[in-house]
Amino acid sequence: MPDQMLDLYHLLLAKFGPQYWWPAETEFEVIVGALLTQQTRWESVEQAIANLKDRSLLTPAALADADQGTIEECIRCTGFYRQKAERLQLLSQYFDHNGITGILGMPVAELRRELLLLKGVGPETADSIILYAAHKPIFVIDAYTKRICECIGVTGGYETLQKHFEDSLPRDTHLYQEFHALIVMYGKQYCTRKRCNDCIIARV
DNA sequence: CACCAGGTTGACC
DNA sequence: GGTCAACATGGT
Repeated sequence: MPDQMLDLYHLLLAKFGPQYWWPAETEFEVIVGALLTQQTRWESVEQAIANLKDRSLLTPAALADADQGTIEECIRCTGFYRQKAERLQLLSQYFDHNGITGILGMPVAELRRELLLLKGVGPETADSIILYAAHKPIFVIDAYTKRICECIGVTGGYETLQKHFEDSLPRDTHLYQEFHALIVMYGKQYCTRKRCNDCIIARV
């Protein structure tokens, strides 16, 4: 199957339509959302983001100086709220001190290394920030992507799967953004840990 | 009531 | 290198 991944993309696009990810008003909002959405429903993240906006805390400078307890209150609904509050503040201090534009403007490889040094930023969060805040082409691998890859016989760790997608697709930021969004939409509906309903993937 | 969500970390093989 | 509990709230 030469164009297996591209076929899958078109299948999902036909089924769900364009997703226009990531839903956010600013690049920093993308970054905050990427941290908060770890192991959490997006609806909870939206609530937390709204709470932060209500208190005018959704900027690197404001969050960097905010009271830890206040941050915890705002993001409690996203779970793991104590460690997320601490990590959110550390991340905000990093972006505040170094300048968000300058950081996001770094070359991809360097940017990824920098992001991975931050506490609470692993491969998926770093790549989400690069793809949706820095608008640079890197493929995000999440839990749904791993499950779907198993369905079509593609196995391996994070970087292996990432390379598989990137080697199979045109290096296009918009394509990567939409494909990952479509995978999440599909996964939410059809693929949880224990069930894989009406799998349209296996036929690709 | 049990299971799950757009992961990451540190400990331990 | 890989695996695993801990982290914690809210929805189904």
